[in-house]
Amino acid sequence: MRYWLFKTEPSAFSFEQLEKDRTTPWTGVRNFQARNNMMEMKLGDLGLFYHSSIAEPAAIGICRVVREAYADFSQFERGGDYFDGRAKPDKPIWMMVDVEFVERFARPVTLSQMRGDPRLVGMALLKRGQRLSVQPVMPHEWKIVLQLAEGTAS
DNA sequence: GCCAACGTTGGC
DNA sequence: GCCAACGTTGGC
Repeated sequence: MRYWLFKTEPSAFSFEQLEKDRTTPWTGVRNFQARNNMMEMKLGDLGLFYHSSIAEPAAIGICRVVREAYADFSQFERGGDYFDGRAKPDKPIWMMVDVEFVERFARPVTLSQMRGDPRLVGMALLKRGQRLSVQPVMPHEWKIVLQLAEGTAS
């Protein structure tokens, strides 16, 4: 079982919305590396849910992969924001997974908090210029972030 | 198949 | 709102 990070601007899709909806298709990813990450996901994999482009960017909870990669419907929506004319129903370009709400952190783990933790040096999210909206999280990083969320870390 | 131009992301 | 980083596009 592997760990991931799902990045989203809360103005576009928020963790609050996921909590309400319980599950959602992770539509709209238009980056090959992020897509490839989703294609590696297995049922039951867990993800950090991360809010970006806000005053205090932070991981605020956990979600779980409940459907493995399949064609992102939005690439076929002519006139939609994510339409891609190169894609055909039998030859999709963009893929997505479904994720479900698991839990909200007692305390969000902020970007600056993660940056300030020497054990998280090397985490993809903290790498210079890292903009991937879907990225892998190493097991030890996962554990540390969860500790920070519980407030039990040193 | 190189690479300059361009667009987007996202922290600050 | 700025701008660095970096993926993508398209001319050659």
